[in-house]
Parts: sequence; structure tokens; C-alpha cells
Amino acid sequence: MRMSTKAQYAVRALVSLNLTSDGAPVTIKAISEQEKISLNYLEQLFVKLRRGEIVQSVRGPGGGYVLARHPADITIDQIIDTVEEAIMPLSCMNDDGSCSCGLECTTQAVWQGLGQQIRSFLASMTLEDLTNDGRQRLTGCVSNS
Amino acid sequence: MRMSTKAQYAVRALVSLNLTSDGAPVTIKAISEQEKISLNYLEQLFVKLRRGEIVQSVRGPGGGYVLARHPADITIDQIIDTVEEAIMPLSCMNDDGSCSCGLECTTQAVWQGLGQQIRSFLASMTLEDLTNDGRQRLTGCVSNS
DNA sequence: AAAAAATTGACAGAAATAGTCGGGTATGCT
DNA sequence: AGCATACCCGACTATTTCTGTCAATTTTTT
Repeated sequence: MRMSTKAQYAVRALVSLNLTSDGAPVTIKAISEQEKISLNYLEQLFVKLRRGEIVQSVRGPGGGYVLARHPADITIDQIIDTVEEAIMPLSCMNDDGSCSCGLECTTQAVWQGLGQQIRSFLASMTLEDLTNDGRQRLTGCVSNS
Repeated sequence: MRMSTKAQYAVRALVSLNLTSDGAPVTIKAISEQEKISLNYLEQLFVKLRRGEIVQSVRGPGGGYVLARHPADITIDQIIDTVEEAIMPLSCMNDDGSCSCGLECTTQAVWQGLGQQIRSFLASMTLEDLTNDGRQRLTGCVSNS
């Protein structure tokens, strides 16, 4: 059971974007420096985030990325869905996904239930929640750079 | 976000064991054939399960494995903990696990909350629950072999 | 047209996982 | 005592997945 860093990076980058932005586009270079994430890797993520309509790109000089929607309308599970394929791929079923009426179906039900649990948890948190949380922490702490 | 097949195999094998057993030890060879899992791979898993006191081994001819505890006292998260190291390793923190007071702490809180969610879900299901479920399915279906 | 900036796709290194193989050790039956 | 059964253990390999990088292209502004 593990969460890919890809998902973690995407969430962090978006929180950073939302936190930094004053309405004008933010370059991923700025995010990269602030979050210490490889610039090129971030590019990959933002390509997917744009396709998933989480962010909008503004090309040309002075360009960058802006949130495509209000942060309260962006949930964490949407972000994860966008950057990786599935939140929880199941490898326990027969290759064709059918049920052979053996024990697999029993255990499958467990993982599927778990998957739903995970999803609903992630769906209950929005980017705005995290940003507010992050803002609090930043002001409550001494600067660290 | 994915669940290792190791955990899935372990759970399936234990359900199978509990389902097949009439009190006498069950050989992993039998489980291997029933669940179509490599014998040697299963052995590896059962070594860990024995160390984790989920099962007990009976040596010599006529031997095999028996559950070490009542199935109602074996929860799924115990099984997973036993066969793999951690349910949810976090890679989002600084290598030493400290908080650098940046945005990491915000997003860390998300993953940690998620980890607890997952754990409590898996802790709420026992081997007995799954076995009963499996028994129902087996009798409710036509034989498939 | 030139320059700046974003987009794209292909690619390589690293890490984790799945599964295999061979030998060893303890136990019970004859 | 000896043999067969069945668990125990460590090392090894192949495969997949993930992470991260590089180079080339397209678009927009000046």
C-alpha cells in the first residue's frame, strides 16, 4: 500500500500555486523553486492537470498557470485521478476482470470497499481547505529560508 | 495508490485455509493448488505469517498449517502488517522525517489522515467475516471446476 | 522576425515487486 | 534407524513501475 510521490507532488504544487497567486499566472519555474521539485517533472504533471481542467495555461511571456476553477471546487481525489491513472488498481481479479466464483470475489470485495473509502476521504477535502491550512502554518511559523 | 499482490495473496490464502480446514492442518500445497499461487511464493508468505503468530505450523507427515488464533481475532490489517513492512509508507517528508515548516506539513497531514482511515477500515474486518462471506458465495454459486 | 515561454514526446536510470530455485531441518511412520 | 513428508530459509533473476531528464516543437508577445 503506497501513495505515489506523483500524487503528492501534484497536490503540493497546486497548493503552492493557489497560495502564491494573486490572480496573475504563476510559472512552474517559481513553483519548482519554492517546492524543490524538478522543473521538468512538474511540467509533466501540469500537462495532465491542464488536460484534466484543473489548471489553465497562459502562453507567451508573462504566462504561466492559473487554476481553472475555484479552489473550493477542486477536490484532492480529482487531482490524483488526473495525474495518475487509477487511485487503486486491483490486480487480484482474473485477467479479464470476471468472477470465477472462487475465493477471489470475497477478497475483491474487501479491496473495492477500501478503494471507495479512500476515494470518499480524498473527495471530502478541497484545495481551498489545504490552502487555508497552509496559510495558517506559514504565518504561525518563523521563516525557514 | 496501489495494494501489493502480496497482501492480496496472503488474505486469499488465509481465507482458503480457514475455509478448507476441519481442524486438521492444511498443507500449503493444497492451498497453492486451490488458489493457483506459486508454492514457493506461498511458503515465503507463510513464514512471515507464522512469525506474526497468525498461523501455526505442524511438522512431519500429515502436517501443514493451522490458524494460531480464532478467525474472529484476526483482522485484515494485521495480516497486511505481517506480510509487508508498512501499510502506507510516506515519501513526502524530508528524508529525516522532520517538518521544515514549508508546505510539506500541510500535505503530509492529508496522507497521514488517509493512512489512518485505511487502517481503521482494514482493522474493522476479520478473517471470520471474510470466510463467512466466502462460504455463502461458494454455496450460492454453481461449481466452476 | 526574434525571443521568451509553454508544450510535447521519447528516453534512461533506479527501485520495488513477483516469482523461482535449491538446499536444509525437523517430525512422524515403518 | 531410516525414509518420506512437509516446513524453513536464503539467494537469485526477471519484470514491471516509477522517477526524473533531455531535446525538440509550438505559441505568443515585442
